[in-house]
Amino acid sequence: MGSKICMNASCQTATTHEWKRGWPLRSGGHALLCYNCGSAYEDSLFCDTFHSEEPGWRECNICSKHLHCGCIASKFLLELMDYGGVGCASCARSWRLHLMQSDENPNGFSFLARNNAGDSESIPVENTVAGNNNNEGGLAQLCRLLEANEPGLLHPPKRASTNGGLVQFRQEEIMHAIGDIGTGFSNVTQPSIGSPKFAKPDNMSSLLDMRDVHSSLSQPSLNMELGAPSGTTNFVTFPDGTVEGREHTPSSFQQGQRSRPILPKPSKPGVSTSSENNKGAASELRIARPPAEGRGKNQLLPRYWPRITDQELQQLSGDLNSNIVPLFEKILSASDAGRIGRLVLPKACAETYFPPITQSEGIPVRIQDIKGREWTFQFRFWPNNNSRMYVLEGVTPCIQSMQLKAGDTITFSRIDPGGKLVMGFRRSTNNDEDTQDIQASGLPNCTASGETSFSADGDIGWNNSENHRGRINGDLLQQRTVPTEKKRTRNIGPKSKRLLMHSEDAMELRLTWEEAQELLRPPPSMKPTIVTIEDHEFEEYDGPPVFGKRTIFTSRSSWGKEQWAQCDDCFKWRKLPVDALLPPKWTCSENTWDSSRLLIFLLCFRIFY
DNA sequence: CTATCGCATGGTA
DNA sequence: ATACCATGCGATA
Repeated sequence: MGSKICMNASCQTATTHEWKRGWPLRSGGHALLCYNCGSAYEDSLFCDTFHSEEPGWRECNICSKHLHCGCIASKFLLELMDYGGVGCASCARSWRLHLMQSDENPNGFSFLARNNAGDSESIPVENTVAGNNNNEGGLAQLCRLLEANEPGLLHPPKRASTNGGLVQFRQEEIMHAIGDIGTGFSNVTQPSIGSPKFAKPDNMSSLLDMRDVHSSLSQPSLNMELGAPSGTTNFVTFPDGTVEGREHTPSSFQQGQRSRPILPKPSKPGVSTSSENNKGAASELRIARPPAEGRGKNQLLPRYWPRITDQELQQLSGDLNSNIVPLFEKILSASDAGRIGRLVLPKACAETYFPPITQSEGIPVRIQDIKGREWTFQFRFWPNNNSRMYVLEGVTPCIQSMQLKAGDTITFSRIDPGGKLVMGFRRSTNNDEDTQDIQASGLPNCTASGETSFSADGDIGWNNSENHRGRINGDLLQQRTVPTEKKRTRNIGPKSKRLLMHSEDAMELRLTWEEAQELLRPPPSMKPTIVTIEDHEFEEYDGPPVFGKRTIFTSRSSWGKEQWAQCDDCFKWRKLPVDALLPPKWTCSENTWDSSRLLIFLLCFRIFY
């Protein structure tokens, strides 16, 4: 380095009477700052000083202090909160302390363990929870939140579009991918897009979708969700204060430019549609999170991880003045929702969150629903293949009360302190014709989708049976909730269930992870620092990647590897150097590399197809 | 005959 | 292969 320059990009002065040390650099050493900037950094004023005009400000979830996310300068000032959002360092610390204190009884919730094991009939007890003076409003809130957590349902037409939407990644895959990152960046693979098929115009529809999300995707707030911002080590901090995920190096997120999958690799992003305003939108991402006690020996399958959104959880915890610990959830099977009244509990969940039982007949447990009613179920098991199969018996009244059907999701959470178990639910997003038929016939005055409908006072969809002032009689309710087994089986039968889930996924997905990866570009006008890790050179940027234009790569023996991009003006395909990086909008007039071989690819494409 | 109980079976990950 | 779990099915009330 020749002459010294202040590394505050908005300063860059070369003259100062004293140089100061700034943030640690991944390449070693510390940022060099002029006296003023360095002093600001020391006083933790650096964000205001360095980034006051930049986007990416978020509020601390607790004290609402503004925090600038996604920049290296601010990384030590904020932490990702347990269930999303960010908190300033001091708030996050006290939050963790609070959680550790409230998590001393990690497994306990209030069980009824009387000797009435024979009573497997569910008896709703209205607001009889001892010590549960949690306000009704809070429970209604829980009700509302748990019910509401398919935001797309509220705006069905928007599901097809990505306007204002955010990419929704599946946390379990993110978590897996963190492992990838943590293992020496072994996940650096080139998307194999060698087939001209990929360039079929039909396949470009996803690109259209993608264009719509460029703006939101390139916001730092999103980056907070995709991967921890630079330097954050607690990607997922659990209520017990432990940290899940690997040490997240300051640049692991930023190293990937071009099309390298450097982000955690959620392969099935969907689109959240409720983010009318982008502020706070990140916390609305429905992300499955491994519950704190669901790890280790009884590792829960990701499919059972609770998917309550950050926003819901934060709001809920605040409103209840309690710590809501989402435990697990399950998509109701036909037999779960059927008339038999037995809800099969995933073994790991049962053994982790329910009291240990030695006798097959089990014990009665009390679980509060989101209306505050308390139900008693028989928690028991059947011997099965040298193992156990856990069930909750007597759930029919509860299932009917909530008008749940196969495919809906039932959620189990715990209220701390107190350990009270609470059930919530989420309606299926899948409304195939059969289902709609059932709902329509069963609830003639329900909306066609039968989904959540909010009223101003917070009533929610599943209270419709009451809101409809008795227009739904028992028979109708029965039709709605317990259609004939045959029909139910046909809707979501054993053969078609996974297919159903796939189609559900398909509804949510608007672009694949690989597609998103291809669009990542280094931040413009930002020079990388070259870092060598295990003999691999990585480019490190101090800013998050942005989304650039999608290109495709071809590999032909005679030509070598090539990159092609479609002009946004004439829509013709242009050949580019392999390492060329394009902005989101690009026209061939900017093609300074090769203007002589236009349309070759397109011709080949037409010949082949 | 029907509903329920308890276990067995087989598909899936 | 193995574990899990959705559901089938015979026994029983």
